[in-house]
Amino acid sequence: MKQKVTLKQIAKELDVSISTVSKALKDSVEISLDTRQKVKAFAKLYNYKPNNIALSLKNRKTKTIGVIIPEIVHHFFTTVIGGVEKVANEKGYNVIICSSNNSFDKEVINMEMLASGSADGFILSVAKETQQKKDYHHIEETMSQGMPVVLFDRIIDEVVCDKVIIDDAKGAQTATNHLLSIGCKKIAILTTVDYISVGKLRTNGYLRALRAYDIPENEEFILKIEDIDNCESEIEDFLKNKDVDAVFAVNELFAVTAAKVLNEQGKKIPDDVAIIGFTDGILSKHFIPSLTTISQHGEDMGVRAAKLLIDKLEGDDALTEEYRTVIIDTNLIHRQSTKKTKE
Amino acid sequence: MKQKVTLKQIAKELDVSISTVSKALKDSVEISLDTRQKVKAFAKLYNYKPNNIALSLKNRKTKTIGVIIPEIVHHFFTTVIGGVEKVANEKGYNVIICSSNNSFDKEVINMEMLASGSADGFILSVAKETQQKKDYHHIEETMSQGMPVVLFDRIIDEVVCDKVIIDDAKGAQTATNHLLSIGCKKIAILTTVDYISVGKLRTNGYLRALRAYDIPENEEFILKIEDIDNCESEIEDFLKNKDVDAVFAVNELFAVTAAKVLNEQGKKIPDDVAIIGFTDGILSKHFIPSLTTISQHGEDMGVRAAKLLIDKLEGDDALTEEYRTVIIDTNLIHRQSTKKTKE
DNA sequence: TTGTAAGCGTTATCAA
DNA sequence: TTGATAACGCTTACAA
Repeated sequence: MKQKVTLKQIAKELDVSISTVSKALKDSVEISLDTRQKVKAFAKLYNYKPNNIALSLKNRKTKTIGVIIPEIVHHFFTTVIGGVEKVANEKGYNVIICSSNNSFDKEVINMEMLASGSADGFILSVAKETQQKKDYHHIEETMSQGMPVVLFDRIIDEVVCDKVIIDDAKGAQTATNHLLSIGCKKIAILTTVDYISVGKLRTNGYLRALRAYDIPENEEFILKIEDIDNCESEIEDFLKNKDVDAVFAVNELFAVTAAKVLNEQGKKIPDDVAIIGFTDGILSKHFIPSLTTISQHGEDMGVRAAKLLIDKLEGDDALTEEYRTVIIDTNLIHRQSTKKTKE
Repeated sequence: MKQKVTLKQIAKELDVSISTVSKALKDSVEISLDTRQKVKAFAKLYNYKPNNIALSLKNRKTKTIGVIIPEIVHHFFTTVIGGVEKVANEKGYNVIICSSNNSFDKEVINMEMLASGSADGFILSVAKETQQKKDYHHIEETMSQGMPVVLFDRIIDEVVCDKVIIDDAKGAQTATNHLLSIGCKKIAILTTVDYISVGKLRTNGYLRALRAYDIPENEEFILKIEDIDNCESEIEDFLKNKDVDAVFAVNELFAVTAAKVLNEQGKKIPDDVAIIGFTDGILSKHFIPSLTTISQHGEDMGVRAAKLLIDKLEGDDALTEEYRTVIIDTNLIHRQSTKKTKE
């Protein structure tokens, strides 16, 4: 089992100095053509690759971006990562992905680990628990140590940094408006508990849309779900014997589960009940009937977040104190679950 | 904007030597209790964290595992990552995830990048293009440089290393047998082109099951799909006017697409046509009807792969030349798409 | 044209 | 009990 070859070894073999080898490999004119060629041939033969760790230490930058997301098994976040990787690769950056699993502790650990040498900056969507605890010291600390942070999707208002978000309230309003425009009047919302920022904003958008249509807010039509992964029984109870003609769900899972529950209750979608979701993932697309949804453009978010971060990383220090918030447009994707055939 | 604090700075502030600080922070008995406390208090105050990069350089290991997968937007792979992370975190390893996007070049680039200092070993599922090209030099090279590699799912027989796979053929056989056992006779298979190892194996399992039931192989019932993401029209054409009573699909997307197409053709699932898929992802679970499927236990695969790798990483060199292949059990998850109600 | 030496942040060995 | 020094692999002034 060979070891990785270093400059030192090449230098010894060729009986020159380390710096000669280093310069030769960089095609420095300081070194004679002859030596250069000799060194390069040798390096190639032994498959020399500069050691990134040593370079990072020397340059005091790692050329890698740390991405921390609440859940890796989640289509939306993976599309964001796709966008980040695209930009990062173009600009010669590496991407390290860690998931917090929605745990505050794991988020802190991951961040500190990457912050202590592995990443130059962060792209982060905070864990559910972090939003609940309102403890952001790890983020503040990271920034105060000179590492820029870009927050996306699940952001924190109190933290001053670059941000990439969608207008959640507006998206929800668009969704609700669409339901209203096709004649729905009894519109239920399946949303999350309020401490999840995006859930709350979407709830607000829904309410705003109703108000604009002079429809009174009805507590009975609002279900705030805490445990996202076990939402079925809650949704079932909520929807049981409820006279609704539309459901707006703030994520795919709620939307699909609602469809399933309504199905079992003998309701037809979209004729009896129209459904509209949030996040354009594979579930919405492949479900029968396919689900109308608000697209969040995850990849775009990733692209913008990466650009913001790299700008900070490579920008003049002068610009450093300027923080931007990029708002990505959402749009309605019309599918079968809101196509009324009768009426 | 503060900079990260180093031993050197602490040493200067406290007017002691760097090595004293280093030892004090490690609670070395060499250092007086007094100094130890003073140093530790100061380090805490300034939030000192040892620089991982420097440690990596010194120890010549990074304590991180590189994971390279064909696609990050893919539920199965993310579950595997979940398993890897679990073990890695327990054992004090960091996980870096890169996606090859099914591109050979990107796989090579990612691997070389991580290999040159960022990771101690690899967990890898090869890109489609790599399987097609049969060029494995990057993997061989990485191993010859002393970095262990564990291949999973899409493995390469020719490469000698640790592997974690499922018995794809057996899983497919189980699936097909199940269809046969509920009375299906005209079973179509939606599979991938042969150069994708898992696709081929699953096709073989399907054929083997048919043979055991003395059902002749029928070319007409086999569809080999090249472009996985645009399978709909192909599946539609294939299924059009075809008299089948069951479909076995080698992945979720094919299964769901088949269901959709059959639906549009007025066929009822499972009564007219039963469907069984492969990979227990969210699509199968939430589809209506829910899809019977072969579970690949992605998380388990990740767990085993990580264990194999860490064993190699931490094992005695004596064990180094021993390679293991772990076969993860698959099992059939019964759902609605194969529950015949009439007959 | 080539080589020496310092430095990136740490730890370990040895000397004081 | 503390400190100087070398080393990990690399780059880069500066000296030869």
